[in-house]
Amino acid sequence: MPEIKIENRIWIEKNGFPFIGNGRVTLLEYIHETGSMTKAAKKIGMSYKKAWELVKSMNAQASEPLVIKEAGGKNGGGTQLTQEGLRVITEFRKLEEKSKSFLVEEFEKCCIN
Amino acid sequence: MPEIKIENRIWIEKNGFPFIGNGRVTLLEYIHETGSMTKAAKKIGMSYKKAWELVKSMNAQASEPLVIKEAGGKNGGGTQLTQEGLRVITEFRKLEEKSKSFLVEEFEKCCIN
DNA sequence: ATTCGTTATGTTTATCAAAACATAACGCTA
DNA sequence: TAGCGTTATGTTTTGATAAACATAACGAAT
Repeated sequence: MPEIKIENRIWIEKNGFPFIGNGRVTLLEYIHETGSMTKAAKKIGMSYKKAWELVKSMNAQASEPLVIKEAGGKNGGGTQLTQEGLRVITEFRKLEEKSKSFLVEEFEKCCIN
Repeated sequence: MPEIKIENRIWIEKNGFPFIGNGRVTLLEYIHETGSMTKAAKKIGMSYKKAWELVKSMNAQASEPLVIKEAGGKNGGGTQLTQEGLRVITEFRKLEEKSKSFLVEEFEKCCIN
């Protein structure tokens, strides 16, 4: 029996440029978990450079920084999420979940198969 | 003042493979408008081969054909949508619209900026 | 001063999807 | 039979994106 399902992606743009989306939020989550961009990128399987560019983009667009980075010092430095960064994760994941369950309900009503 | 907005994409998968999405439905719409895969592809700015592959994929996965193609004959042939094809367009566009407006409402509640 | 593990950035290479190109087949018409 | 505009399909080329590689800078600790 064929498995049919509906999927969706949501993202936030600022001035037409990508600001917050699933990939970026996942990166934030791993940074929060590891305290390091290097470790987070490795866990995700993303190049450090890519992760750095994404974080740079998010911080530049946000009204206040989402992450704070330190190069050098004890343990070489590291990266921490701000309160705002944590809030963005929560809010975005909630939005994702709500829109997905709404969509699934609607999809069950209409019959495409 | 920075313009912030939320976007979304929805699509339907069958057995894990893409079945119906915005690009495919747009193609169906242009085929309906022009009566020809060649003309539809040209209008969209898509290669004929790509359009042909998408149509092949959709027809193969759907429970009944979405388009009917004829090669040769008067005017060289052409491609027509079936009733099911037309229905899929309508249903999908409705789903898109509903999920988008739901999402926009939810986004206005949460304050990411 | 040296070491260490980070962040910071530029340069090169690889990957892969899309486009471009090339032909064949089809079937009506003249 | 030749011509036409279409569908059908394989092959080659391109282009955009990500990965890989290479190096520098940073700052605390020893």
